[in-house]
Amino acid sequence: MNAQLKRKQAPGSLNSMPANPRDWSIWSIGQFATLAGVTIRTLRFYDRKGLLRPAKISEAGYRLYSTNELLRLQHILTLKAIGCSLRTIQMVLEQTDNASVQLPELLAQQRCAVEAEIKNLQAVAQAIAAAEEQLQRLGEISYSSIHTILKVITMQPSKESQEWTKQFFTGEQHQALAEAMPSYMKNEAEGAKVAADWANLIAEVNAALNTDPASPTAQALADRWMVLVGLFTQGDKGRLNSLNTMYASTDNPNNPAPEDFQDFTAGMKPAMDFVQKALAARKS
Amino acid sequence: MNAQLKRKQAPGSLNSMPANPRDWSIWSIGQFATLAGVTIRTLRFYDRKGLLRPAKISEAGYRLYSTNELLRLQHILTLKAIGCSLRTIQMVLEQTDNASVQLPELLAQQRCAVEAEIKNLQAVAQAIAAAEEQLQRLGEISYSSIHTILKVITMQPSKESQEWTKQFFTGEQHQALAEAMPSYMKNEAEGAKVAADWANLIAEVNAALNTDPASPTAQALADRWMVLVGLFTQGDKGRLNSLNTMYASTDNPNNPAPEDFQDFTAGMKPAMDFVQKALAARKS
DNA sequence: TCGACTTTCACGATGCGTCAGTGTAC
DNA sequence: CGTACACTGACGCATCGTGAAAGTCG
Repeated sequence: MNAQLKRKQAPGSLNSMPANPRDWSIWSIGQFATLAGVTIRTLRFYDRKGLLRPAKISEAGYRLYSTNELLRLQHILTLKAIGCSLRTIQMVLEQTDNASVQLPELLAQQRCAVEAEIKNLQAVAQAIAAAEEQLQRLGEISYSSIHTILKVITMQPSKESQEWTKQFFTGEQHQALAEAMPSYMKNEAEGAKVAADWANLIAEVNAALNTDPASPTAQALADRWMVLVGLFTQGDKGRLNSLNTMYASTDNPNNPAPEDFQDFTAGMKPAMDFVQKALAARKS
Repeated sequence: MNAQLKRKQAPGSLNSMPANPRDWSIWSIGQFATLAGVTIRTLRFYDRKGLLRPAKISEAGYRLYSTNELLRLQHILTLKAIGCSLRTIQMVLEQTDNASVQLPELLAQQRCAVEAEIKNLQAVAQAIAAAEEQLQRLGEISYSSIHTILKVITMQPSKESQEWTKQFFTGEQHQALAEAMPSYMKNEAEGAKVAADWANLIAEVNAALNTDPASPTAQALADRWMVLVGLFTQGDKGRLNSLNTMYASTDNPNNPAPEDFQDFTAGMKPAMDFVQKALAARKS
């Protein structure tokens, strides 16, 4: 936080710095560090890396810095603040106008990186919130629930997956689903809750895999399953059929789902199969 | 990305894995790695850390994993995905019910950390966007502009600073400013643009510090300065006075501004002084 | 002479990637 | 016998923090 305090100097000593440090044009490493708000260690590190060399070295080997270095350090800290690595900063500052890495491109690139990271973290935050919500409602939560929530929320289907899923739905269904989506997952909180419900149900079904699919317990689980499916299908039998066909096809050797989609459904496949069995037992 | 590909095996070999890996209850490190989607190196690393020990070690020293380890690895990966460090994960998983680190607290804690990080990154993204916007309008941008933008946008005043600034404004002014704020910085983009304008102007004034404050150039800069100040004061003379008094007091030894506020204004102090001189020259 | 300041050297932490050299299984 | 797989050990990355031991400044 504060280089001054960290170096536990006597109060008031302040590296023997005059009232206005700008009166001096040459600073020792300690003065320069407090002036610029970094640690001595950082300056020595930057020196060895060749990122910020002192203006001069005294006879005794002391590093001496001047205003040029202060300016360069500001640039370094600025680039560091927007997330550039020291290596990148060095390249940018090294070639004054050699033009291999230009500032505009660097800015665009960093903004992309930062924005991607934000999206990522937002998904994680949402998943944690969903897990907490689940925890509050049920009083407990399992790792596998959190795992499923994370998978559901952070799942970003590849283009192949999107294409693959498309083939099971008619154009109209696709349209209708796209329009219904906002009400199905009204907002972040709603979507998180649904994800949590799914995760919890899958965990419960997994725990019941060895029971009789015709038993009341299994039937109750199947009921809850269909309620959640109903949120998505909105009672439309056609959509339900498409959905079933799609999930049944994931491991069809003739038309397998893309790897990311298979990975996505892998953990819930046993549960889905069990629910199918439960529903089949109901019919007969 | 893909442990399989990275380990450049012959296609189809897949670590000699059977069609359905769950048919086997014991796996070599390579099979286990592809099964769980991590690298061999990661598994060895977790082993040495004591985070995930193999179920058995073969006579030849081979690590052999089984379903228990697969489950534990899932837990590890889940916690890692929400940002826990390996050390934390180890502590959480170690004490089965020793209850020193509980899941609910961990979730809350991680959500806080993630949300704080998001805020941070959003400020950075906003600052970069402002810099890019500036770049587009002016065709160039200086490091010091970016630096100022970053300072303006990421500035989070301490409580001391908030208290300190309060004393210069009447209760009514404070109220009015708080209400006017939404229109002054309507949205992120607007705020970023204003920040960029300030940053650019400060950079320009800094470049003109050695010119005559009465010169037309300096007067033009002062005009632009007052326009930006006007965005904040909304033409209210009382607010302008309060603002001037406040900035004049930052380095008043009897009532100095808090350190973070001084740090915030340090870079723009010379520019402010110059503008004051320009305005004074105008009056006489 | 004393203490604040400086130097270099070197280990630690994070989460693995990436050799290098060698042994094992099929 | 070949080769895919496994092992251990060690260095590298990024960014310093935190001493230790010793020299310098005023």
